Amino acid sequence: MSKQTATKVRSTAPTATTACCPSVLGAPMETADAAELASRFSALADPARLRVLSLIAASPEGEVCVCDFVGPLGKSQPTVSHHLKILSDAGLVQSERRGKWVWYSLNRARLSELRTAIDG
Amino acid sequence: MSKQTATKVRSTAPTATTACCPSVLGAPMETADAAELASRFSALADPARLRVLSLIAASPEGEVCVCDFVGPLGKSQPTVSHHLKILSDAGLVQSERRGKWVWYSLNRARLSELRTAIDG
DNA sequence: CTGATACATTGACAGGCGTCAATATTTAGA
DNA sequence: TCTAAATATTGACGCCTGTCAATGTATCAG
Repeated sequence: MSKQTATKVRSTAPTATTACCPSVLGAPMETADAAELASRFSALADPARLRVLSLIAASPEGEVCVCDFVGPLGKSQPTVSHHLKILSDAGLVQSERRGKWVWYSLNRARLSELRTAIDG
Repeated sequence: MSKQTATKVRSTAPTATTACCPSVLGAPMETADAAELASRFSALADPARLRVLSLIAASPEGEVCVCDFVGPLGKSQPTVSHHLKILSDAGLVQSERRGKWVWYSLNRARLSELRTAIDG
């Protein structure tokens, strides 16, 4: 605790990771858990990617073709692919190739995990 | 929609912002809403800041002195202050000066807003 | 096989972010 | 008022990220 110390004492409760995934507001987080969670929240920390998720969620079929992201997002096709890859790597979306097109859909379980990670 | 177009058609449901705050999985997000939400998620996109929130949540009194972050986080005092400012600017924590010390506590309402923003 | 379309990858660039040392500010106590 | 302690701010640095143009890859139509 170095030289500086206040009157109150930090909790030293045992570090326990939640069943499925680390929780921010539960027990004190391990450094590794924090790093992993942070990288997942990083996937949500961009306007274009949030709009990607939103567009998929708003789609009646629950899936959107890559070509239908480009216009609404106002970004180049490579940039859109870049964002889709980040969301895919984070496990928040999944893709399926059908013919020339690639369709992206939400992974609601992974999104739900992120939500419960900030449960109080 | 440029030159490329798939068989299925995007939903053009009316853009309606939720009562309190934009929701990712509700109606299609406006660009401005997406930008604001993204900036809030950015506050969660760092391991040190997640551990700050976790340390506060794990504290019995619900508040932690700045000096008690420095050791556990393993970062310099200016770096800790920097992260606290980011969390504070995002409205996720609030500070109160008492004597020489500054105590930080969670703003659970704002955290809850972020949680509901990814509600399905 | 050839050409066109849809998507992914690469390379390059500018801007933002995390980090620390140094310094400034605020507060309490002597 | 002077000194020490706690916190915030500034400046500088390297790294990461979002962006696009150019190119590569895959699929279909002919």
